[in-house]
Amino acid sequence: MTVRFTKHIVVYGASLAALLVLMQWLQMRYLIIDHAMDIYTGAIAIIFTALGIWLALKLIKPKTETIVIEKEVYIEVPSSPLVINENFVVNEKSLDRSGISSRELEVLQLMATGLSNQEIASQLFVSLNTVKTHTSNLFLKMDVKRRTQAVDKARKLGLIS
Amino acid sequence: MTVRFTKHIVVYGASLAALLVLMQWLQMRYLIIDHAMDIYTGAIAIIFTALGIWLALKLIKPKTETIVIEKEVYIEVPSSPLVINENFVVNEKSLDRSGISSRELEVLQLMATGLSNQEIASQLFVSLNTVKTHTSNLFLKMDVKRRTQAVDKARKLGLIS
DNA sequence: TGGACGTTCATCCTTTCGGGTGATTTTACA
DNA sequence: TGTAAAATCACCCGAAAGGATGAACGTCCA
Repeated sequence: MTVRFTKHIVVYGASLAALLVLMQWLQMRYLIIDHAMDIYTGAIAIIFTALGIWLALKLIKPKTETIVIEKEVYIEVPSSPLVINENFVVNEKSLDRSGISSRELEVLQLMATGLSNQEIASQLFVSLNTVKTHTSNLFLKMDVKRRTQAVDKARKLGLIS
Repeated sequence: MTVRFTKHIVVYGASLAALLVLMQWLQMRYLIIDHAMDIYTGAIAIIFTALGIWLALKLIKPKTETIVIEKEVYIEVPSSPLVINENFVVNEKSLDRSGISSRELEVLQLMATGLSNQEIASQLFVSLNTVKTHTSNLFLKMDVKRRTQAVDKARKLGLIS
């Protein structure tokens, strides 16, 4: 089985054990007080309902529904269009369209807002190294050297708003 | 429902049962607690975990993967003088507010095109250190930390087109 | 005429960025 | 079910960026 699944199970088991211990404590406490049985039951119900929801969200295989959005990109064409230049733009656009993954596009968009790699990593809940990998692949695919260049190019291509 | 998910559920149920058995054992070993109470707790836990899973399955939205396909639309660039005038007005207002000097604005504009400090320095025929001083003052006046942030903010303020 | 400010340049230092490489895990698809 | 692509993370290294500070020179203005 996959590591990720076992990791979830381990986390779940740990939290389950912790919750049961907590409930034992609550149970003894409430039994001593000799009241609040309903509160105890309700607490268990709420906690385990949330646990079930969490478990389902973690383990469910997401249905991937593909939505194709046609996005119109406005390209600035000089009054005397150079064929080479025009082809160059179109080719690069095709490269972007076929090459940039969704995760890379996310990074690109966050990058355009002025975030550092570390901030992007925190926002996407991944490590700094992952973001750096994304940016590197992004720069390769966009044929740029720096993030400011990537942002400028993406803006001109309409990849980001 | 996918096969994988049900497999997860089965494994989850097994581990849950195992954990409950473990708790039972621990309980009998070390604690003196009413048995009926514990079975009651376990039953509630299982039932409401299942309820949570069912709720999550009912309420979850299918994860959608969006594929952006850019449709190329060629348009003519509007004649520049009007745009330049308009931007110039906005520039002056924002400029007065922020206290950015003309040289700093030049650096900012070149920065927005994705140039490095060295390239900006070469283009303005000054040294790299000078450009770095300009950028430092720029970041102070604009209250930003990075060049990408400065570019984004300047764009939102209308400082650059 | 002195102070405020802009422009220029410098040094030292730290942080961030980017390139390169390799690896594992997850997902998509044929 | 195997494979290709995507996503994740790691390490190393050099380059670029950024912060702090100082200084010289010129302009403008009270």
